[in-house]
Amino acid sequence: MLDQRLVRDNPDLITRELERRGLNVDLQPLQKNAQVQRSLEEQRSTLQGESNRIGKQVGILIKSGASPSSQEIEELRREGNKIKQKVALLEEQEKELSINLQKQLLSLPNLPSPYCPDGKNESENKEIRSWGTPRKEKSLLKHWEIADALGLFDSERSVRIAQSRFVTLLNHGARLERALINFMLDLHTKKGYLEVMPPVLVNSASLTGSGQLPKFAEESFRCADDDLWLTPTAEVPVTSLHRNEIIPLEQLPLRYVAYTPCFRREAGSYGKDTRGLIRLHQFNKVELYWFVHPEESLDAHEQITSDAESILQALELPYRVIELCTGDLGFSASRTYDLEVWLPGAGAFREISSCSTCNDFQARRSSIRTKEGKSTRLIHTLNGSGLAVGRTMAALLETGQQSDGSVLLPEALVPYYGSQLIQPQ
RNA sequence: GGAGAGGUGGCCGAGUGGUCGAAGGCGCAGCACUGGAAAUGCUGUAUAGGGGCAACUCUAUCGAGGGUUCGAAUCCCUCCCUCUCCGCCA
Repeated sequence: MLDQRLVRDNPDLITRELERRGLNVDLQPLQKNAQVQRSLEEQRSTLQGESNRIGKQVGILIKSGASPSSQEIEELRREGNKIKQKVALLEEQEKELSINLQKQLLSLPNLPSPYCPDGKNESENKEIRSWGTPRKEKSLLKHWEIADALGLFDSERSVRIAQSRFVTLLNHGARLERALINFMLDLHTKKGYLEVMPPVLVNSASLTGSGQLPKFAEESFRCADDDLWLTPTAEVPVTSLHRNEIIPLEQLPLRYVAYTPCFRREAGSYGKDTRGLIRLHQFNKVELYWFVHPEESLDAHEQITSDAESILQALELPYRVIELCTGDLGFSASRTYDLEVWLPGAGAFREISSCSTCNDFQARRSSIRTKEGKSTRLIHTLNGSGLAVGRTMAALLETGQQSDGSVLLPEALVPYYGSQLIQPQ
């Protein structure tokens, strides 16, 4: 959420910055609303002050022995009632305005960072660096072809269980998934991340706090009878871990790593990536999340990205780092690096991690602050996948595929998977 | 799911209509005492939004939302949550 004061005092700046995202937002009505709301609030609180004084005076009179039906008190009662009516009227107008205002504010995306390169869409994203040498032989298999032959997962039967875009991991596939999760968690916790396993059903306040609501309700699965949703990413519960908190300065930065399944409706991507592990309604992800002092977020962003990269490097998976341009930024992000892993079978780079700094956007929505001297200050939040597990498996299969149909895994996985080779039964 | 109890400041805990943002204690910070510390004493110690250069000041907040009243932490209604016992259950 954007700062309401900024809306009031400098709407042009917001308009200008949102234009960088390709949005055309007229903030004049919003600014007007914010100003009117403040003036109503001013009037109301002045009146309320008068009313409070009357109430106190009656109290004093009665305590000093005046009869409750004395003329003086009757007079004060009448006066109090008059004020009460005025206050009620103002309150009604103010409430309607601020509900409206809040709704509009919650629908505006974050402003792009000054470092975020301008651009219309993903075609204008910038490659920052790359790592490793992609396999580019002809006739390499796609991961689902390799997996089919090895019996690693079953998509068709999963339709029986749920619907399309679900998989059941089988045998070595299930084992590899488990190995990857442990491998990633271990690597990150060794670097000082605190491991958490949060609820994957989250309430709407949590989704609002991290930016998924109100705008992206159609992207998440909802439990019809409760105010609960299946989390689309661990970013949601982990943000809310500290919602409405003041975190002592000396505790920052807080760095969490969370493994959770993630659930997404993938509305609007019919026909895209219908096979394999790339785009599922349910997938596993290990997520990195930082709560940092506002002045640390720039460095933290580099660090969280590099922590995500370290998994790809340990798994010997070639990748490149892309900086998203303003037009491709996610709703809550002010700056984002995507890690794209090379999929030899597909012959393409695919996103496997997205590392974003949200500055104070989520912190304001979730009211997460720290204390500096006498005043409180919103902290900054960052998140990054470290990594999407299913896509990691896809990359491992395609990258390690051998001509005999087996798959050679990176050495780092041996202690976790138990072998360096996945072989046909 | 059934029965009961309860939600007050960082924590404990008083407060059942009247200058209550809320006694007291603990914790924390500063000061005093000390060679230093402990103990002791004094002072301070919530958040948000307005106004003021500032000292400061106004408003709101006692789980949430409504209501009664000149006045609500206190009374009434609805909801949420927590705890205990029973049942069920991984």
